[in-house]
Parts: sequence; C-alpha cells; structure tokens
Amino acid sequence: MRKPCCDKQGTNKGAWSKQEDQKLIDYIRIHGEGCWRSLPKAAGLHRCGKSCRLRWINYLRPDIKRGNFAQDEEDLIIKLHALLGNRWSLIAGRLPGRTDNEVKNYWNSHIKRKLMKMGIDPNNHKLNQYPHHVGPLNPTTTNSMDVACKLRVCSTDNDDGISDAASYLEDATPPTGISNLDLDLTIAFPSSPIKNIIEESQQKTASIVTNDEEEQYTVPTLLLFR
DNA sequence: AATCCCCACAACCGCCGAACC
DNA sequence: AGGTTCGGCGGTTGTGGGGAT
Repeated sequence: MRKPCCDKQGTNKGAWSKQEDQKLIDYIRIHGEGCWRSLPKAAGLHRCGKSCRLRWINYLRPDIKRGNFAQDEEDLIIKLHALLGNRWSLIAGRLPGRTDNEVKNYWNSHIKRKLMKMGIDPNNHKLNQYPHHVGPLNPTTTNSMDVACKLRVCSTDNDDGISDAASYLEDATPPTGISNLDLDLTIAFPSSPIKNIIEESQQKTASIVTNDEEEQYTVPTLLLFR
C-alpha cells in the first residue's frame, strides 16, 4: 500500500489565504524550489507538499503570464493539441508564462466548445459534420480570415504518431518511427517566438515525411478560422 | 430582489516514472 | 533487483461570480 503524500490530518485544504501565499513566496525566495515534501513544515504551512508545489507553479511563480489568452496562443494550443493530444505540460512548455493547468482549463472551457461549434471534433481535430467542408463554417460569426490555420494531422490508431511527435518536440531529434505523422501548418502570425516555433516545427516535420507517405493518407485537411 | 444556472478557474486526487537506497 | 520516496502529470471536482430568468 502506497503511503499518502502527506499526513491528511492537520493540513489545510481549499483556497489559499494571502498569509499562506506570502509564507510560500518568502520561503521559496530564500531557499528556492524543491523538496516539496519537507517544504510545508519548514515554511510553517499546514499544507500538503503537493499542494504547495501546485500553488507555486500555477499561481505564485513570478514568471507567470496572467490574463486572457491571445489569439496566437489559442491557435498554437489547437495546433499543439492536434500534435500532442492532452499532453498539457508539453503544450504549456511552448507557451511562455503559461502553466499546464491554465492551458488545460482554457482548452476545456473555451477551445473545446469553440471547435465543437465549428463542427470539429476536439479529440481528433477532424470535421465531424461537414467532412469535405474546407471554408469557414459560418463567415458571419467567425470573423475574417486574417489567420488561416491549415492543419493536417495523420496518425495511426495506436497513437504512436502522437507520442513520437511528442518526443520529437521534447528533444528536437527526429524519431525513427515518425513516418506516419504528416503535419502541414500554414499560419500568418506577426513575427514572434511563437511563429518561430511553428515554422521550426513545420520545417522539421516536413523533412521527415516522404512523398509516398503523403499520398498514402487522405484525411481531410482542416481549415480553422477565426 | 431572489433564485437559478452556467462558466471559469483553482485545487485536489490518483497514477506513473525516475531517482534513490 | 526490488522497494520506497518524490516530483510531475492529467483528469476531475468544488466553488465563487456573473448573467439570465
């Protein structure tokens, strides 16, 4: 039987108070991150170590970018989700200042619904109502075509393509078995680090797909419009 | 004004893998 | 080699706020 991560008795739960936040900030400022298990006691907090870690990573860290997601961030999340699936920490890693929890929440509360409204299955990013429709589903509600994200992802049923793509993004070394991934990203962002990531991903991925394999897959190309 | 409902988001929980002993 | 600990991740839940009725 696995030990619980902490002694449940005598630990606070729920929302953090300002005093607790301050104690955590002060402690980490002096001692740095790490040793989450022993941190609560050392910092004088009646919290579980995991709770402290989560609070710090998702809320108190000084480099966290708070506020609404920009359109380019949203587009990037959609593309990365198509590539990686629910690998929120990986996706968040490509969004400076954003946390996995934030990205996950934003996906579940905004993007998922938005895609479904557009007739796109948020799980596999395929059109499920209009399989051959490649234009804006409703031009009056989706605004202009200032950003057209052409996204085509092919993967096998066993998800290998996705996991390969994930490891590919992580270590930037093309895996040997990525042949069934076919990503075609066309995006018109202003010059930014995010744009560079997209371009980098596009170039690298394109270089590992052969013509034969490209012809082999005929999954509909999705056009995502704002 | 009161109540209900929905949404957004913070936080918790359980599981997994890596590191350590 | 096997057990234990710890950090990290993803899924899920709880709750407060705001809009609708």
